[in-house]
Amino acid sequence: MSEHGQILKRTHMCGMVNSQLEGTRVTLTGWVQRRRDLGKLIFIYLRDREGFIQVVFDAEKSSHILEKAQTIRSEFVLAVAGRVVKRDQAAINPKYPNGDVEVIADGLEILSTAETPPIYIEDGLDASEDIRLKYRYLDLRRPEMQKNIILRHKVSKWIRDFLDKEGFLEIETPILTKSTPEGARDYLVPSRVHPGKFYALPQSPQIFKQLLMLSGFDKYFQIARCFRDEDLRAERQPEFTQVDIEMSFVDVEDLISINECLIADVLKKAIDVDISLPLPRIKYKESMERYGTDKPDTRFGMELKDVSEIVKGCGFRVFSDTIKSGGSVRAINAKCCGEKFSRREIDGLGEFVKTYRAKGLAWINVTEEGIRSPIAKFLSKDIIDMLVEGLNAEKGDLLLFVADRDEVVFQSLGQLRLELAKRLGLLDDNIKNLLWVTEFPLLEYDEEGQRYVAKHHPFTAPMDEDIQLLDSNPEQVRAKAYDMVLNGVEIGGGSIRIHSQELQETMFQALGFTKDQAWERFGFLLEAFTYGTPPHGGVAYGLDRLIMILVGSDAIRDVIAFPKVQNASDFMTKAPDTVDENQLRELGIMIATQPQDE
RNA sequence: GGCCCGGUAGUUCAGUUGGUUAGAAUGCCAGCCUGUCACGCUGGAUGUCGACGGUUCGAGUCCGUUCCGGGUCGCCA
Repeated sequence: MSEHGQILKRTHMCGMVNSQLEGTRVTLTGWVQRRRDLGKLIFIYLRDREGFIQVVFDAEKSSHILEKAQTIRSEFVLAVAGRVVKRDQAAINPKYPNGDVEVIADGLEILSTAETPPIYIEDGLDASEDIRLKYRYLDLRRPEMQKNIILRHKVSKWIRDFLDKEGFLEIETPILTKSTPEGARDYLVPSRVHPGKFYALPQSPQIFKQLLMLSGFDKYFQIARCFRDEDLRAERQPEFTQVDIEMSFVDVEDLISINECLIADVLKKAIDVDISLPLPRIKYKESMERYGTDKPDTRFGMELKDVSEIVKGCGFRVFSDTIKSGGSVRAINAKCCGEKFSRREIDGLGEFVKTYRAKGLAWINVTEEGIRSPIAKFLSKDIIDMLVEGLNAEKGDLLLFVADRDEVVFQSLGQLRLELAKRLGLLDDNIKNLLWVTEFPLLEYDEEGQRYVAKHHPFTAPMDEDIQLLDSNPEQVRAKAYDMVLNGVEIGGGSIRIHSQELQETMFQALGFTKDQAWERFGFLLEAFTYGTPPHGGVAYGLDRLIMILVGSDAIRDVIAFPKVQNASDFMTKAPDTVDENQLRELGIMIATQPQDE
């Protein structure tokens, strides 16, 4: 710990030292990955964000610093001066790209000592999540985390480069904004100047980017932080980053074409995958029927089949009654699972679908000896034959059925399909299936609120031919909305927006707002529409999710430097936390309930 | 708000039917060692078994409550 500042100045990054620098004098700085002390010979792997290099302290060539070198421990921060030499053939370490060279040290500064770290600073770590998050700054030293964060930087830059070249402008929008009751819960920020009033953190810059179109900024983008006060998931954080794009004078085709170029460009640069354009498209309705989801993973088959027609008159009441009451019976053919899965495992699949509100899972095992199934006794031979034929079942296959409301059937079978693929090892990470899902429904019915809500958001334009249905059959109206899906993960979504005041008012009406309510909440937008609004539309990508897939992770935490834990708090800083009473008084806020942890 | 999994040495874990002084690996500390690279050899130290309460002669183990982390359903326009 030098009191007079660092004397040795860095000339090279550790990971950049290679055989081309042979004979060069270098000064390196970094953290000690590992020390191997052979007495009069000490080896150290020095690490920085570019990689590793072996440094050698030798009793002959480094005698004046050998004693100091003996005090070095893991994670000490060093500055080392020395000469790059080629290693003897026998001493080459093939595990490192620069394992054929090393640095013979003749100068050493210990810039910082270090306690023994609570986690190993190395890849393939299986430390518990909580210790990693508590010592996030150490976890981030690990090369694979550094790689993720560095790739994130690069992807952001490539996106900026691409959009800049296409004439887009990056414009910032407010973080302190107005709460909008539609959609997710807002994070609220109290106002000192206006006691009792609150800002909201944006769930997305949606309205502002539409206003920017009105202002004539035509092609806009922003890499924008967004906030939603909802419960977390592996792929969901309360604050996340959105690549937000909006364009004027465009239709769906224009948007789709520029956006698929953008993402193909990123995939090529990031992971060297060639995406052939144009991307495949699938209509929402077809996606639901074939995959049970609006974000289909098309890397494998096992598609859903509607067998309602076959079983509607059958003796199995669960099937026939469900169809009578408006539901459906659908099935997937789990190839070879009949012979692979034990009875216990099949029962486990039944428990699995119950988490998605299905009441149960009926199954038919097509074996060498014939049909084995708990429901066989309710079904005639004809019906079983039709099911076997309709589902292209062969010996060894397992047919799995769910009967329920469509919504439940789709979700449970769609998730079951993914679960089976996981268990069967059908999810090949080397394949990148990118596609568009189009023609989303504009509205969906919210049972709890007893009204229609926007499936995308309330500014999404309906398809022209469906506008007339908005009053009579709102549920059938399709939207000019489209999602981009990568290997079953929704990485982005967009739409053409409504740009006329009349249509926007009609939309608010369909959502159950009175005219007054609509004007009260969105008056500034409705008024803006009267001053000359270009037709416009745009997209937003979940940057975190995109990076997550690019680095092959299944947790968004791995690509965010300082993520929140499951209860939305920061494990390291302990945010959110109580605040000083004076602060509350100034804000005119009284806490009704005592914090539980104080 | 519901459900599932986990919490034992710095770390990753084992711990049988409830039974004496809670173990292993690794890390750490000390000594020896000039070509190691998961260095090796010898020796050593290290525990609020998440917390609280209960059952019991006796609890890491059983029961209850609770805290923390992860996953998930609901939720997430």
